[in-house]
Amino acid sequence: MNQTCKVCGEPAAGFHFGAFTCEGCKSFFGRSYNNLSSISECKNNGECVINKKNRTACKACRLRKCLMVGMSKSGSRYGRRSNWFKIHCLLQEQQQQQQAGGGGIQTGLKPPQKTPSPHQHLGLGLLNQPFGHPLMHHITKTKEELMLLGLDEYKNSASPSVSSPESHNSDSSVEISDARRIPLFPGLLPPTFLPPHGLLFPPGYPPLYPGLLQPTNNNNRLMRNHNPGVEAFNKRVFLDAVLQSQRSPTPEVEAPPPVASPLQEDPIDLSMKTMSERGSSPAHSDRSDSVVTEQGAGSEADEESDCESEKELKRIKLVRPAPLDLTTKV
Amino acid sequence: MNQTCKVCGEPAAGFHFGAFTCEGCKSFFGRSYNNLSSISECKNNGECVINKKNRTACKACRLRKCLMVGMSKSGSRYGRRSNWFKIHCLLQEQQQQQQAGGGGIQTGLKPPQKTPSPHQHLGLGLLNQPFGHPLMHHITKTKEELMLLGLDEYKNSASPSVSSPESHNSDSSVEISDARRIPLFPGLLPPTFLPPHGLLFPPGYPPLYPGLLQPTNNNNRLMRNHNPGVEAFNKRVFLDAVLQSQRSPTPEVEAPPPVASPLQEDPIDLSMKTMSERGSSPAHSDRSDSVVTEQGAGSEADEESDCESEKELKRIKLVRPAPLDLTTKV
DNA sequence: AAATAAGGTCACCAGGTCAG
DNA sequence: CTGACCTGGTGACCTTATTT
Ligand SMILES: [Zn+2]
Ligand SMILES: [Zn+2]
Ligand SMILES: [Zn+2]
Ligand SMILES: [Zn+2]
Repeated sequence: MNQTCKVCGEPAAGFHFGAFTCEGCKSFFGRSYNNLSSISECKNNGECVINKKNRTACKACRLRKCLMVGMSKSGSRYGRRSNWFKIHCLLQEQQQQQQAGGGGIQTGLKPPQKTPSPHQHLGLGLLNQPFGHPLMHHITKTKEELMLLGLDEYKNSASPSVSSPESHNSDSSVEISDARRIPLFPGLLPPTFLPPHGLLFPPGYPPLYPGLLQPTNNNNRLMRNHNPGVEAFNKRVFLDAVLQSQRSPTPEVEAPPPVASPLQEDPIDLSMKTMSERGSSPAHSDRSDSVVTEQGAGSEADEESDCESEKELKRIKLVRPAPLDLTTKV
Repeated sequence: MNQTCKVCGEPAAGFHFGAFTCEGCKSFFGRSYNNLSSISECKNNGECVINKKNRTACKACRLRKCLMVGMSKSGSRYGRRSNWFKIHCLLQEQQQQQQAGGGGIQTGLKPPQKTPSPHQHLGLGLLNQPFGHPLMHHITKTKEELMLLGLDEYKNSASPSVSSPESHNSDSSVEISDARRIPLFPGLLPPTFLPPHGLLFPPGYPPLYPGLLQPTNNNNRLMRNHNPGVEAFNKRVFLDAVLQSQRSPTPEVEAPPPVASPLQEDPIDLSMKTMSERGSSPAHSDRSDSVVTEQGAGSEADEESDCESEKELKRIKLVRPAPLDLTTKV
């Protein structure tokens, strides 16, 4: 997909620990997470701007940046990604480009939404409220702070992660995620991805969020079946449409009426199992979520397209999403 | 890989601060960089020719040479080198050998390509335009000049670095080496490296040059898939092939249909990332980086270029193979 | 089966050491 | 000062696990 590392800007190798990152930042985060003590304080008052060239110069700031962009051990996920995720990435990219035109680089927090409905990823927990976030302030300059933050993060984040959307809106919760609040960080994407709500999609179409409220996969599936017309839509179609639109760039992007209210968004994890679970900590977690699998439903058909579409995607730039329908499975 | 120190000519210990150098020159540069005041002016009007035996005789000239060959604190890179880099080194070596037979060293400008396409490395920034380079003139003889240049270098070099191939052919330069003339610097290599176009690779296979025109990785991937035969190729395999050929020196390397047009060639950068990936932006510039969080900025940096490219490679799937190992150290 | 991320491995480098 | 040697990382590549 040609994403860039959200931490240092070099081409991303993939989505790691909750954010698109390069191999280096991925490894760095993985190592640092388990060894915060190795990180010395920033000599620059915690204000280093991380880029490709200087990323190794200040570990404290590099780690801070990782957390800022939403990286989290608990937010990780394995496996193939649905086309929705890819679509989202494309759309986001488009928006950024457009915005870029308007302004400079986007600074940290982007206002609310870029894409119709941003979803956050659990990992984001940390991220979402960059500064508001409880952990955030920890992530300042001292080593101690980094440690604290790093440590807690794990625990907390994990549990809540998945589950309830609303899990906590309150920030009080620990540090974890508040991700939800922030609409999106520019490059952040949820480990798993939900289709945007409302927007372009026909009502009811997009799969619901994972664990939350929704009906469940089966329902989705059924619904689709019942409505033949809808069936035709699938991610692939949507994706293609997006691509198409890119080719023939249209003027504006529409900002569709954001259907989904931010609120709900909590969006959640979609990941199937969180790392926390897998590993060590057995279970700890709660997680009701367990279940959440992403829509299991659609699985099948959809996937295939990945590759192709991806490639296409790359080449084309997107302009605006086409209004298509979506039915597909998710 | 048996490279020689670009500063003094003795066998290089590795790629340090942007150039292949011996331990001594590496340490010298590292020390001097942080202590320019310790360097006294050249007694020989700044014209000392540095070699293994006299390298310690004139610090000013040794440092100058370091800068001339592209050394820079910002040009350093960590980690393992991509196999493409190794491949490039091998090919370069082969060519040199071949040419050696024909003539002497290659003089400066070799037309466009020796290897399919030489790339420069960013570090070279300094180098590329030896005299044209802003810093270059600083590097003359006085201590003061050295200091200035050393300091600024960082900033400037980055940007220009990459660029144009043809940079300058002129040689007026001083005594120094003429390295610049040489199309490829014998030993210089970009920190990262892009695979040569054309050459041995199946069409379409090798990643294209950075920013230029190319299609994108995905394409590559797809292509491979579609063409089973091609799939087999991967860096490792390629590398093996190169090595093999060396053993049994084959006449020429075949020059397969150069896919890439010279145009782009500018070869360059190689630095790490290719532009293409980054954004397409042909120009470097860009900065896509999105996220700049924090601070906004100030500092900045953009320097881009450094290193990268290796990433594309990755995307390709490796089959693995392996016969030889390329892993050995370079 | 394919995609794709976490982790592991270890080639490689900036820095620090210290005998010369 | 110099530069061979060591140390602590870094990150490219590979393996394993998970999800689609
Ligand atoms: Zn990075
Ligand atoms: Zn810092
Ligand atoms: Zn040397
Ligand atoms: Zn001199």
